[in-house]
Amino acid sequence: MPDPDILHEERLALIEAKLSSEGRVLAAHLASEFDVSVDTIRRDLRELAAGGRCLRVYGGALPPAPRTGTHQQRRMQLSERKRLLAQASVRLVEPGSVIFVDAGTTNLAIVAALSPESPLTLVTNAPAIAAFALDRPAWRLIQIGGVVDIALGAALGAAALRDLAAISPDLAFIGVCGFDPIAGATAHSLEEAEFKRQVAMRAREVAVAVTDDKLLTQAPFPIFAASACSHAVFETTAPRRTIDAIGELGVNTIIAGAV
Amino acid sequence: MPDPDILHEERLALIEAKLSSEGRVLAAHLASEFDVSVDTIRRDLRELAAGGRCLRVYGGALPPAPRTGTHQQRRMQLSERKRLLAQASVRLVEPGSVIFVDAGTTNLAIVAALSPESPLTLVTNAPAIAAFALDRPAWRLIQIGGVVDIALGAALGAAALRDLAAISPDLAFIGVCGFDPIAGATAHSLEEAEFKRQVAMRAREVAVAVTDDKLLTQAPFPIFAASACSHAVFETTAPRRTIDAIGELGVNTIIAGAV
DNA sequence: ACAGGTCATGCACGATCTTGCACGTTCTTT
DNA sequence: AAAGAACGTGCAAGATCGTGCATGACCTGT
Repeated sequence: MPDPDILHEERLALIEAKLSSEGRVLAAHLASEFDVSVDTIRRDLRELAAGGRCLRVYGGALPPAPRTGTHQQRRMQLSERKRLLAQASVRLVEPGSVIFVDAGTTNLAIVAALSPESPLTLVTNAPAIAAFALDRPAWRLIQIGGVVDIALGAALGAAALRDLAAISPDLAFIGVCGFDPIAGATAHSLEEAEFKRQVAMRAREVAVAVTDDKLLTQAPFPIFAASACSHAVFETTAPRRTIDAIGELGVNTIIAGAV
Repeated sequence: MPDPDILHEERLALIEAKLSSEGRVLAAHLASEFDVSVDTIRRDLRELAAGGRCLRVYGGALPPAPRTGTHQQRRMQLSERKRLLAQASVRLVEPGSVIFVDAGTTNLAIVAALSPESPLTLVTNAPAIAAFALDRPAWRLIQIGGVVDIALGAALGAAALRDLAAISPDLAFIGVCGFDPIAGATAHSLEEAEFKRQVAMRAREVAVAVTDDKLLTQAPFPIFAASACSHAVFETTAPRRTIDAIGELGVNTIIAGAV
């Protein structure tokens, strides 16, 4: 006979709350607390477990095991070096500005390093960047569509270029495959290079965050000259002469983690 | 015989107020309080539930479920029930076909349940869906761009509609906020409803996977009539009469997990 | 004033849900 | 290995549910 003082769903919600606050529940204790039989509680726990809302164990239940992201998300575990690059890069972002962020793990680190509460408009052609931003209610998000190059993790091609044509970001963080004072910024595919060139042309300022392995290397397709960058962020281990050479081109050079 | 002391709409308003202030109502208590039969109260609660103004449960009602938590938190609630819905849904997908997948945790479960090796073209306006597909090298991915509604997790508006105009998917999995045999599929915002309606019009077939909490409920904005669906997938606990009523509209009804 | 239609209500009824109990099975402790 | 505790399943009882029907009040048109 149903207990008129508490509804079935209320009891489930209270059990769930207790799991959150106390980290575990015991069936016998719950039966006593709710003044129902332990069989009723076992049904409740079974129902919660079936719904993925608890982990059923002998004698009671534990909170549900946290679900990890996709394999790619796990692969994207951000290294400390990229975090330092990111922290140096986000200082370039003005609150309320419109920023474009490219695909790539360094750029994902940049987005993660941005203040969640500070309002801004984020534009991206990278689904992983956009998916991350879904957890930032204070931001405005604009997704550039098109055919997605799955290896690259970004939408490219005619549709993407057309979407881009309506946007002039204040600042664009562009990922590069190679960055050299003479060869400039370079990419692995023609479409990738073309899209990024257009982003750079439309943005008021352009920033690149360059890991050591991309510095002084040259991929097959030119994006833009090094001097086309407003800012370039380097690791502390980058060659100082290279940084100076790029600085002499009029680029604002920043060393991540430098005091 | 109507009680002249209180009007029908007044009673509904008072019940709603009690839901707000007390967090729950019991049908038997309300019947006693308003001096009407419990059948009258059940009709009232049914009416409130149909309008999305309460959550009907055994013995009474709870306030309508608030849309709380970040997008990632809602994504993490990928329960066993949704997995069953997803497994039933993916059987509708032909290898090599072009499918559209909407935002939402049930739709994410559908994408996760698709065979990673079987080639297909995935079209979506949801960054989380697209980000997941980045782990599927055998697929072709087309991202629909536009301004992203962060709470919803999907790109909407004029740019999204324009991107959509160039695509006619073989099958579209559309998320609904409410699904009712009479009210049809409904959504929480005008732009969301408009976009989904366009998807449905352009797709050769339309499928909805409906969790119990969305069934027999009605959000404010109509998307399409229930009969406009080719397929509707339900949980095993969905009311059989409701499933039959939808089947009579010419919709192919599927019960997830049924043996 | 009267007839017809609409609406809300109460009732009957079959269906469904929740609970406690019994019982055999499984797990843990001694 | 044995005893005790916990478990899931099936069953019965009582409560709750939705649907269809009848009824009376109210409204509208003639």
